[in-house]
Amino acid sequence: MTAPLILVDGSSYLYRAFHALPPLATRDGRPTGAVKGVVNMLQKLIKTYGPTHIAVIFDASGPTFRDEIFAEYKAHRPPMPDDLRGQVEPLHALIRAMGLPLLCEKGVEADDVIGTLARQAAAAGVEVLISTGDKDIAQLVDGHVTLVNTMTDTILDREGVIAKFGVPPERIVDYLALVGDSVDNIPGVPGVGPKTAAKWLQEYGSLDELIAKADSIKGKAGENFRASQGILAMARELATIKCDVVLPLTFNDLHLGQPDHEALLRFTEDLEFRTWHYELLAQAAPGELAVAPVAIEAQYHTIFTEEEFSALLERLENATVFCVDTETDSLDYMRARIVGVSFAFVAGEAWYIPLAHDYLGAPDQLDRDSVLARLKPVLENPAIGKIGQHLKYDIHVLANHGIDLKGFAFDTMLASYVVDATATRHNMDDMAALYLGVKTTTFEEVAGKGVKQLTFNQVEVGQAAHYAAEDADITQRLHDVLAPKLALEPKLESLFRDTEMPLAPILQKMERQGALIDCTMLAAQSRDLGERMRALEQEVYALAGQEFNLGSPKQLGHILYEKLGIPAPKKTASGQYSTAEDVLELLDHPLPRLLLDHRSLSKLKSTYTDKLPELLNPKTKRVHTSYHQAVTATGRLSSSDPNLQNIPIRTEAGRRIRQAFVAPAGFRVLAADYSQIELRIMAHLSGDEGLLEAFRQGQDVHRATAAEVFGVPVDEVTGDQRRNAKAINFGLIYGMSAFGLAKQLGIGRGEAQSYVDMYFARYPGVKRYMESTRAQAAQQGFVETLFGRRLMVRDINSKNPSLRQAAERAAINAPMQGTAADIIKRAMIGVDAAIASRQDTVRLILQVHDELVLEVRDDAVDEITALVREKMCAAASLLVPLVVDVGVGLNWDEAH
DNA sequence: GAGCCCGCGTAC
DNA sequence: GACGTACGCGGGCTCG
Repeated sequence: MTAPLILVDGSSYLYRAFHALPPLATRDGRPTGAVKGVVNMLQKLIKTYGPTHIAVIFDASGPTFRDEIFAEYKAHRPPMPDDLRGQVEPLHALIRAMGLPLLCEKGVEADDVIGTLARQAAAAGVEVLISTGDKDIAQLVDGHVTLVNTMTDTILDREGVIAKFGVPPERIVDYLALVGDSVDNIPGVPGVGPKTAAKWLQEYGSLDELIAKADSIKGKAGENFRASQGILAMARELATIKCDVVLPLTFNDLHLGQPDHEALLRFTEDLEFRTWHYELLAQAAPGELAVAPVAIEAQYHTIFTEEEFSALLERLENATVFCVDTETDSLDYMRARIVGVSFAFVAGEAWYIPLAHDYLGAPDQLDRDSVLARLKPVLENPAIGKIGQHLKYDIHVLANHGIDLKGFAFDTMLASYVVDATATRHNMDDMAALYLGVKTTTFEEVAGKGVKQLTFNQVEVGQAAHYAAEDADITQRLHDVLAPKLALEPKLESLFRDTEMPLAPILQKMERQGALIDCTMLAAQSRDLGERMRALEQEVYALAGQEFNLGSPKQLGHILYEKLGIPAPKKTASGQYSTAEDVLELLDHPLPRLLLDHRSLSKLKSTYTDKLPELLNPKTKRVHTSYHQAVTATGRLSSSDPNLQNIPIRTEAGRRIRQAFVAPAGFRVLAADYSQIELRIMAHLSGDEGLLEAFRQGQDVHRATAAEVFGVPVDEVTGDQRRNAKAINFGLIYGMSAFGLAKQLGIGRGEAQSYVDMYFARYPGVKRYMESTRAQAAQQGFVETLFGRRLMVRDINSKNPSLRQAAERAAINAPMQGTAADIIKRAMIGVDAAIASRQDTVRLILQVHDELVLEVRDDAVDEITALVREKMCAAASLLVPLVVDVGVGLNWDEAH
């Protein structure tokens, strides 16, 4: 049921909330329970009925016209209790801040204002819903006016009034005059209650008729009635709601306005309505609060003594959850040593324990090892929850000191990422600015920058304490904002709780385990690559007639297009001559081929064969990548230092690099990758029967596509046709146009367009899916993965066609790439659960988007192959099977 | 010399 | 302009 106009009897609810609800007060003793009750009721009302117009009406203080009619009117009513009176003003302010019109007319009661507005609206044919707990208002009910008691969830229309009172709305005043009202001190007829009043009115029709036939009424009640006749007219007048009050506005002016967000934030903070306050913070559009970040006020403590530490420790031991943050002397998680630890329990207060500041003149600090030894049981207690920002790093750091952090409860970085991956970078400074409107102390501000940047142990303790305690405090505050944001979105909450949070410690284990590299092999490859590059350089110089830097696109452009006079097919966005691979391949000259060969060798050498050995950890003899869980726009992981997700595979020289990723003695490398996962997801999401069928029959999907697009039997598809179909399939996943396909395949645009047309004719479900995804993105500004990950799409409605089309391509790709990311994350959780207790036998090493790489002891290879396949296949249930290819070998290349 | 952007190339 | 998501290299520019 919806109503375009809702009139709320604010006074009625204020009293009822005050008496009915348990008292509630701020910490400094100001009562707030009635305010809370009325606000809850209003919110419920708006949410339930979605009115366009609304007003909240209160009784004004001072006498009304009824006092003139009857001096004793409401004479017995006690004065408003102080605890209630103090809530009136805050309630009014809050209601106005909510954007709700508020009326409070002197000389009349709220009922009269409500009656006047209701009659106005009803006369104009507008449906009116009156929200009240007061029975008197039943007299206003008619074909356009309905009552609702929001506290008891009952609705009264005309039939309801008759059912409840035994008389229709137009007889309610008669009824009230007979029954009286002890609260308002309206006398009524002694001995006549609801039953008798209703019976009489049903029998006689009205009070006037009743008076006319007073003599015929029998019994004691009849006597009382006759004795009371003198006051009945007045009682009826008192009970009659005045519907012609002169008001400064009409029902049409009562628009439900926009809430004043900032005022509401202030009020909810002042009145300590925490849940609502957090909801408001959560509803804030990204950036809305970041207009003018301000420094925060908070109480930070630095712990130097045993006594202080013991007190804090006791609090930690008794907490159900707390914020923790470690400060260290290195960003390299394998080398980092703890310099200090900070904690917080609620926003606004935090503690820092300096433990290893060692600059000249640093104050005495508690002993690191003994403090950590005493913290260890709390940190390892899974029943005590830990909130942190990027806790994966802290888990590493604590592991460096022999502490195995448990009770991983809430990572603010992951929460922010799930809420909106692209609203901000998910570091604390940016998150604080966005979500809290707070300017945090940056690491640079306390440690300096550039070559002179200090490590944290060299930072002065006072500054360090402020920075570090603030980190814990801000983490707490971010939690307080982000937790309700997630709570409002069950799918995102589940993604956070059931996927991202459990994944973080798994990534931590993978990072810590590291990948074993054969450096001797890489060194030999570097030498070989260097020699081949030098040979190519000499050939290029001979062709160019001079020496130049082959790695410089600028110099190369000069040589090719000016000195050698080769016509330039294309320039880059910034006006340079393009020397990209696809451009150089078009040129009719021997130099570009040599140059491209040189480039690919140079890439392999500088990025991989030279670099990987530099990143080898000398203690573990392995490379420990960092997986970033809150970076990509689609939910994929990324990897850096080194990036192990772009190790070459396509060329022979590239594969040799993979051969350097070896298994330790007694182990094998096991690589398990999803076959065509994004195309399978496209089949699932689009529901296209043709595509579904191809996968269900276990066909080679590119071959099947080629057969459809080129109209040949499956077993007559040529290699070229299959290659073209493969390009079409991938192009579709990326939202590619016919132009892009033409470029990719080196064919004409018309021909490419005919391929695309034929594809969509054969797979109409895919075409529909692409269109509906585009439309969904344009309409709601985001698309979703199968598991509810929300991927925001900017520029989708941009007037700039280039920006808009790029956004459309991203929108088309995102659900497929993102769903694949969700699936492998779920698979990793499943695989980890199955192998976690067998670290000696099998470990996860790498994730490369659709592939998991493990180290498996020789004797367990068959068993683990089956197990990994099972867990990966079970990670999602699609309309097509998930197929996992598993390979095993002595190195990563062999495992493919 | 540090820091940043650009062009390019590797992966999925 | 035209294929999505990443990271990282070397060149070369800007700034101090």
